[in-house]
Amino acid sequence: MEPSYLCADILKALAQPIRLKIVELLADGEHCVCEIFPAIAQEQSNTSRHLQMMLKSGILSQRKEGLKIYYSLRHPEVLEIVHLAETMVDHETMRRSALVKAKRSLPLSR
Amino acid sequence: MEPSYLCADILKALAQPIRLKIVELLADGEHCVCEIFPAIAQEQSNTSRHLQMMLKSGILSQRKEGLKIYYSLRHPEVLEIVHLAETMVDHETMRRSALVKAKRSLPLSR
DNA sequence: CCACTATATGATTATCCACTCATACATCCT
DNA sequence: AGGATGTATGAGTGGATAATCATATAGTGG
Repeated sequence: MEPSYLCADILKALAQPIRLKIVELLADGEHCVCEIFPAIAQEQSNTSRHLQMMLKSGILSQRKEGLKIYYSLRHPEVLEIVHLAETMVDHETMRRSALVKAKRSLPLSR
Repeated sequence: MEPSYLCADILKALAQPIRLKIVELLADGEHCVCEIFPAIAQEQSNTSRHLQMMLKSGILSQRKEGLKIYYSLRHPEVLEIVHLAETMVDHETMRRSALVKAKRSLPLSR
């Protein structure tokens, strides 16, 4: 019940490529499982497990309509987090390519 | 090399209670391993592994000074991400306690 | 009731993670 | 050089995670 564990659980729910794709898919609103799993090219069962995992960690919510179950993002913060992480990836990518370039002219520097 | 993998790696580097503690410790500036591992009550070797992991994922940087190696946060976005996750934990905690309260007066609702 | 569709879950497997202990490596001091 | 300190890493272990296949559950329509 310690806060750092809960916080880590939320981040863990986002720290997986397939789950990130699901989050990006849900960025424009709710979708049901039968829409999600073809869109991310995964098996239905695997998709369902990832959705359950995110639901339990509190970042998704569920809405049932007939046979279908629609999932959606519960907190706008999730998208902000993903966006910040993408910003960091961009910075890192630029930094690394700059390092490679620098190494070509100034070998053995760190 | 796909972007969603890199993004997931960054989030994975934050999605662990001990690493979150390290990040919070580094929020006020650089610290060396010998300061960090007693502060988070972990073995030196385990602490070092977590630091290496975060270094490789790109969220930390290293500075050597004599025997000591000082680690620091490379991107301010990391703190923003942790802060957003904490905000979500607060919202979830409030929601859940509200649900419990509601259940006591209106049992069997969802 | 039966067939059909949508979703969840048990069981299994392979892989990854966190941790520990011991040890190596690097740097400093005398 | 030798001892002390700070950090990293190899090897081993137990436990978590992700994926798959098969099956169960639940709602829908004939």
